[in-house]
Amino acid sequence: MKDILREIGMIARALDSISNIEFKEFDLTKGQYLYLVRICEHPGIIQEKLAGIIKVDRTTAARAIKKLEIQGFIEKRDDEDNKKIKKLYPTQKGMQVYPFLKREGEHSNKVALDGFSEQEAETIFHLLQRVRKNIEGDWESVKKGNKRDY
Amino acid sequence: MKDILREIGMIARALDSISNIEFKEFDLTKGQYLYLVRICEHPGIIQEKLAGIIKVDRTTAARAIKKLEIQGFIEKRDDEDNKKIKKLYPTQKGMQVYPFLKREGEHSNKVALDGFSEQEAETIFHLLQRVRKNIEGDWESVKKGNKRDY
DNA sequence: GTAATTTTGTTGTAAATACAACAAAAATGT
DNA sequence: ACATTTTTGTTGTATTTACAACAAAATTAC
Repeated sequence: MKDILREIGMIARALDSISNIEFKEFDLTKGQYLYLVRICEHPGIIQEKLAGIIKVDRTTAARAIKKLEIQGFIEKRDDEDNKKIKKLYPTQKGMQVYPFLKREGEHSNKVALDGFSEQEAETIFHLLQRVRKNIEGDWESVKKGNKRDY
Repeated sequence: MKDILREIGMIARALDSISNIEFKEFDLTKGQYLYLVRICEHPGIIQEKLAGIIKVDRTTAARAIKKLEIQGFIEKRDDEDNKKIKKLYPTQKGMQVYPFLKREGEHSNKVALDGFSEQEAETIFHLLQRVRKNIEGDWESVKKGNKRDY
């Protein structure tokens, strides 16, 4: 069976590396763009869900988000019904940078899919979605301390 | 155009996270498995090339490799013709863990491709290779300090 | 042949990442 | 209704990661 994991790892590290360098311009340090983009697209999302979407440790997300708040890119708001959760919203400052983050992502996407037909782009997208769904369960399980058998 | 970058990022972080947890058993800390696997498969490779293959910063690779050496998983050997480079080789200890790392990778790959036909697995592999080649140039360029226009 | 550039490797420093452990609110079970 | 478990968030600590700056060998340019 073909080893797709390494290709995925290489691509992910390369693109993440590029983004981190490019977003320094907006005073965003390593990883922060991941959270900010999602908060802009899902205003009101809570930290725990965000960590789950991004696939990063809860405590890592907590600190990244705290920093975004201190820097004024986002704000935490208490929920009326649930005293435990804190909903996350972009501030004006956050919304102002969002278009640049989006543009950069679109550019990288275009570079990544250079030479792809519409049909091929469609295909890889759907296949990747299936892969992602396939591994989500293992990730959650292993994070909780369960062991995989193999 | 479909956003494949996020899917790739999610998959990569999830699988890396799983691997890091599972390889603690062998006293491998975060990221180390990446280097060790490649050194086992490309004995004699030098640090600089390894960083390029993995797509990680040169100095990050340097420290990860130094630690692998201290722990006795690999060894650095001087080259006779070139006094600058140091070739990397797995030690017996390194070669002993390699099969476990390989097995884990194969398992994750299998999980990732669950429900895929042989043809589909083949397809995603080739499409991913093309993506990887597409972005390699940008990565090297941006790492060297060049700016992308978009 | 030698000057300029590139390659390869290292170290100082700052920051992100993740594990462990804790706390409190909420949801669930009985 | 209350006890138990799960969810959500935080903080202490150790480690990885990466940028900047440096050094030395090798390669390239002239």
